[in-house]
Amino acid sequence: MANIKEIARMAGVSVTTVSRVLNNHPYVSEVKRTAVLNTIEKLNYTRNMNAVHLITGRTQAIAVIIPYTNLFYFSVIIAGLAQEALLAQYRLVLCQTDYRTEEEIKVLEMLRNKEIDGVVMVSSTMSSEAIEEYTAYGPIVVCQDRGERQFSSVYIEHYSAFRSGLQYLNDKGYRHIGYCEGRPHGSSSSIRQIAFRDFLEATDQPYNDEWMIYNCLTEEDGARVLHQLLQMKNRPDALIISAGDHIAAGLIIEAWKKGIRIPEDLAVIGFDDQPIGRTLGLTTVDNQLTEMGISAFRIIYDQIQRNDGQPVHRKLEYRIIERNTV
Amino acid sequence: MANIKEIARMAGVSVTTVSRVLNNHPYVSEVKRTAVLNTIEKLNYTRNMNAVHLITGRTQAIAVIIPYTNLFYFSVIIAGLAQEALLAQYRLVLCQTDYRTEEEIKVLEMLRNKEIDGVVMVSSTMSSEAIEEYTAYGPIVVCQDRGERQFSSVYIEHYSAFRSGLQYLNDKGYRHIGYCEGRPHGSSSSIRQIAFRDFLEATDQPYNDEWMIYNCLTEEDGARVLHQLLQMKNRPDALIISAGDHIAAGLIIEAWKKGIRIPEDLAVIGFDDQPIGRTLGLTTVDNQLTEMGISAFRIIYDQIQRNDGQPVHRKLEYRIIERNTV
DNA sequence: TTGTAGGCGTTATCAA
DNA sequence: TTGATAACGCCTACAA
Repeated sequence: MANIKEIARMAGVSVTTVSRVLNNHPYVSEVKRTAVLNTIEKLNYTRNMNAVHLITGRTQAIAVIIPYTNLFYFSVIIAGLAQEALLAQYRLVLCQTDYRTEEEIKVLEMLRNKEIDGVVMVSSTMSSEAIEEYTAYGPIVVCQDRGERQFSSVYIEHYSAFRSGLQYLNDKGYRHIGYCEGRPHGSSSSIRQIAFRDFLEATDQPYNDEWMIYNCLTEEDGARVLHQLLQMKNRPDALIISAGDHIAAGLIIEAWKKGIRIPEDLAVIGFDDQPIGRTLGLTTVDNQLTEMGISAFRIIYDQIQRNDGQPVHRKLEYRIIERNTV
Repeated sequence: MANIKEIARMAGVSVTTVSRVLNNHPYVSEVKRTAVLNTIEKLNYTRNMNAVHLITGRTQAIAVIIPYTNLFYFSVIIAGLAQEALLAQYRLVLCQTDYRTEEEIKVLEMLRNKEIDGVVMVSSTMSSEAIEEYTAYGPIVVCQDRGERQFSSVYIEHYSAFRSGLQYLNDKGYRHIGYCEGRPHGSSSSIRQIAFRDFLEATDQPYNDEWMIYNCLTEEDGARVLHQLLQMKNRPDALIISAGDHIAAGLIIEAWKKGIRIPEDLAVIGFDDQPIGRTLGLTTVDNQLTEMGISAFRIIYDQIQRNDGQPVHRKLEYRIIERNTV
């Protein structure tokens, strides 16, 4: 493959001039510019970007750490990131880590290696301290609320979003609220549990361990939960489902099969505003996933461009979408 | 940042020896190896991978051309690709092209640029001839059936899969079959239309233009289709929905709301075996999406390793999953 | 088993 | 406006 030297020789100019043409630098006469462009055309030349990356110290690429790509929640964030990356002519290196810490570390090592210019950690198992050790090598954005750390963050306040959902149920008159949580040790599950307890306390309701259901992650789990409820002597009159509308969908479909009326027999509020929820008329808390991806990219892009290490912390707004399952 | 030269000087060895240690080459005495490893540790050294990429001409990365990342169909293929890439220690550069040809070309140019070692085109708007021009620069795998081309492919036979679905409905006694297609000009939509016509002809059924419905892409489209059916004087007794179970889900949910019984009043068969379909008991054609991602990666990986330009064409099997909407 | 030296293909520096 | 030359950081003949 032809290289810049060959182009220079054939066009009768120096390599510097070729480089200037390649990078649209000023101070190149039209004559030489066209001469260079012609030989580039003739030799079917393209730059070897690895050489460019080596000398500039930049790769125009960022990595995304994400546990799964085929879950709605994550896939929407990726879509937002990818959309902005396309606009900015940046590459997105997708690292599906399955929540494995050693894989997350490998990605951060890519930052040290100079393979990428920054890292977006959509969901991470690493401690904030461990992440901070890598901020020396380039900008890092985490899509979780971890407080005022040395790395940037984009997040929604899970405490507040969850309490809003609970308050909404309360305002509609429900006084026996059950709660379906996703991963029991997920990063925001403990904060939601605190929110739940606080809410019960504030509204003078007793805590009922039976109404606290863990490991609700799939449509099938949603259906399972409905059966669990049917077994109970003392049933909740409303359910808040934190890990996504698809779980609520599974539950609602099963409820229809069993003749349980929604919301008369059981009110349901979900999270994420998924398409299937729209179809079902599911009331939900929209937590702006596309916006999260977009913001994460913009923040990291800004920091790369300005070479600015100052961490940014952006809080996103959630909103309740009222439909007819509450 | 420290470089290999500095490590060599501090460890009292040559850069070659350091390089050998770095790459686990033989012929390094234990004494020198530990000396090198110690100074690497001491100086907190890592390789600059861009220099490695430059000199080796490889980047351990492949690009994925995909129109959207947050559609079930695509997200599952990505997950399969990502899973295998992780195992092989390869990077996945995700290029969400929104079906824009100029963006697809930019990705193929990355192959010329040596930024990546190969390209997986999950769905492309480019002509096979245009793609073939890039096979000179590295392996390309297309997840579409384009015949025996110069690039590799992984595919399911849409003609045959679709006819199987139709035949299944026919075998179950349905004689008035309607058809919901996705993008009217999608790569496989014309082949399915041929399959549809062939099927009607083979079973001596007339073609009814009213039962051919285009642009069914979302859950809402599915619901819309149900309303369309309700308007018809002459309704089909079965429906085949090619662009995914989520559309069938939208239709089924709307049918429940309207009191239309499935399958008594209307049988439905979908595609993709999505979780929401499992929940609804939807009969579907599983077209092995995860397997498609896995295969695509393995093929391209093999070709990169063996530096072998011989295109491979792998046909995947589909299978009908019988549940209770037919 | 070890080291020297050349090369990968670009951009940056500085002088002209 | 142009060009010679020095980086960038690594791998790899080839020689010892």
